[in-house]
Amino acid sequence: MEETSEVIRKCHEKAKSMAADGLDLYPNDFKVEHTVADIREYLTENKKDIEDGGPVFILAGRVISIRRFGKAAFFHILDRTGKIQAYIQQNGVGKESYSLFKKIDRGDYVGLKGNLFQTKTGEWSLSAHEFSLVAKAIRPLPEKFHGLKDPEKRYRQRYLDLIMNRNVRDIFLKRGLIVQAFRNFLVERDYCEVETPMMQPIPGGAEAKPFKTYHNALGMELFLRIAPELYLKRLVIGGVDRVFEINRNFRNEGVSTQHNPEFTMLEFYQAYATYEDLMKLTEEMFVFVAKEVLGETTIVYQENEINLNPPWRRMTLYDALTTLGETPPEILDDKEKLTAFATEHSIPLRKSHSRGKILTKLFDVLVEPKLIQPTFITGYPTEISPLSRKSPSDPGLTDRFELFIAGREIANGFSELNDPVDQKERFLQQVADRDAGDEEAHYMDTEYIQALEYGMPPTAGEGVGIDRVVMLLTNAASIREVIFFPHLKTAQKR
RNA sequence: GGGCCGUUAACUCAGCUGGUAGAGUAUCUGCCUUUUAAGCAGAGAGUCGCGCGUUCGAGUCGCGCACGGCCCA
Repeated sequence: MEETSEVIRKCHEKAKSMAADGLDLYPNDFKVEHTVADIREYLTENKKDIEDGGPVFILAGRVISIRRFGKAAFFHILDRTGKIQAYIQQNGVGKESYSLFKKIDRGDYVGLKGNLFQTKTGEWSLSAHEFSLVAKAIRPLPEKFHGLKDPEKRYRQRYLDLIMNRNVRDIFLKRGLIVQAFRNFLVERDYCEVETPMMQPIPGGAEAKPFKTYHNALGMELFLRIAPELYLKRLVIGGVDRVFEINRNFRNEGVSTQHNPEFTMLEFYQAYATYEDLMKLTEEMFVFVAKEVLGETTIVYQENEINLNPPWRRMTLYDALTTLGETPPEILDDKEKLTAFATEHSIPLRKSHSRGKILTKLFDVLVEPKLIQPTFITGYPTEISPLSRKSPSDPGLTDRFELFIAGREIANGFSELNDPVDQKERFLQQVADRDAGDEEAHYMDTEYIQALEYGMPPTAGEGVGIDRVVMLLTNAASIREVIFFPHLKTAQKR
C-alpha cells in the first residue's frame, strides 16, 4: 500500500533511523514470565504485605498510552489478560535504556522487569528497572480517548478494534467460553464430538441456497455445507449414537444484522430420545451455559430482560398463529385464504410456496417478534419438515420444535425420521417442489436413504445457532459484533 | 433489490444559505521525575471516497458509482 500520510512516513523514518543505530526492532529473545493477571492476582492476595516493592515481575505487552515528564514517564501496557500502568525513570533504568524509552511510541511492544508500588492516587503500578523494545510499530494506533469507531474499519481491521475497545475483547472472550460451555455440557452427557464434511456433493439437511465450488483433481462440483445433519445421522447409524459437531455452515444468502454467509452451528443427536427430551435438555443446556458464562440465568438483551429459568413456554404453531398472530383459525387449512391473509399483511409469497411454507412466513412476521421470553413452538407441518418424524396422532404434523428467544429463532430440533421408505417419499416431494421453482427445497440423497435402510435407532436431534446465542449473552445487536471477521465487500482503493 | 444516513488530517469530529479547510488527539521541536484524556510553548500535516455536471467559483448544489451503517424486502 502506497502511503502518502506524513504521520506514517515519519513513523517509518524513525524506525529506520533506530535500526541504523544498530537497534534490533524485532528481537526474539524476551522471555515473558508473568502476565498482568498474575500481578492482579498477587495484589488481591498480598496487597497489604508488600514491602520494598515485593517480588519482581517480568512481563511484555503493547504500550497503549504514555505520559512523559522529561526524565520519567507513566505508561499503560496491554497483554492478553489486561492492562497495567508502568513507571519508568532515568534513575531507575539508566541513561541508555531511558533514551531508548524516549523513542517508544504508543503501539510498540515492550518488555519490562520491575516491582510493584502504589502511586499517589493509589493505583498499583509496575516500576521498571529493566526495559527493552520487543517489537516496533510503524503505524500509529487510533486516538486514545475516542478509540476506533468507524464500523467499517472495526470489522476490516478487527485487530485495532480488539486493541482499542475493551468491550469488543470481552465479547470475543465470552464467545470462546460459550462454545466451551456447550461442549462441556454435551461431553459430560457422553456425547462424542466429531467433524463431518464441509464440502458435500449434495448439500443437505436444511432449506437454503448453497455455495458451489469445484474440486480439480476429482473433476467434480462440490457444495459448501448448509448443514451437517445428514452426515451426523449417518454416524448415529454407525453406532455413534450420542454425537455433536460445532462448526461452520455456509448459506448463499444476504447479509444482515442477523445473518452472515458463514455462521456457527451446534448440531447434536441422541438415540432413544424424543423431541420432548431435547426440549428439556435444551432448557438445562442454556441454563448451564448462562451460568458458566454470566453466572446468572436472567439476561438483559437490548430493551428486554430475559429469564432463562425453566420451564419455558410451549405452544403449537397453530396456537401461536391464532392467538399471538391473530390469524383466523378457520383459514389455517385453506391455502387460498392463507395467501389472501398474507397478502393483506404485505407478505410476499411465491406460487411454489406450500400451505406450510405460508404458515411459517406468516409466523415470521406476526408471531416471531413477540416471542421475547424463551418459547418452544411445536407442531410444524410435515411438508415443511422433510427430515422429521410424523406425529403419531396426526401425520400432517411432525414431532418438531423451534426455540425462540428475543424474537429470533435460536434452535430447531425434532424426533428424526428413521423410516427409509417415508424418507424417500419426502425427498421425492422436495424434488417436486424444486422442479416447481422452490430453490431452497432439499435434494434427493439416495446414499442417505441407503444408510437409513440399514436401520437408524429412534433418535432426536437439534441445531443451535451459536452466533445468535453469543449475541444474546453478550447483548450484541448485530451478528457482526460476535464474528471476528464478518463478510464485507472487497474494498476498492479509497 | 428498495428507503434513509454516512465517507473531510493517522484517529474522533466541526465546517450554516457555494467564496480554495478547522479543532482535539497523534506526530515533530523545546521545558518538565507521581501522571492517568498529564501540563506549558511552538511547528508541520489534507486528491474533503471516486467520476461527471451546474457555476466566475464546489467539502458544500445536481447526477452517477464505490464502500459502510440502520430499516424494509
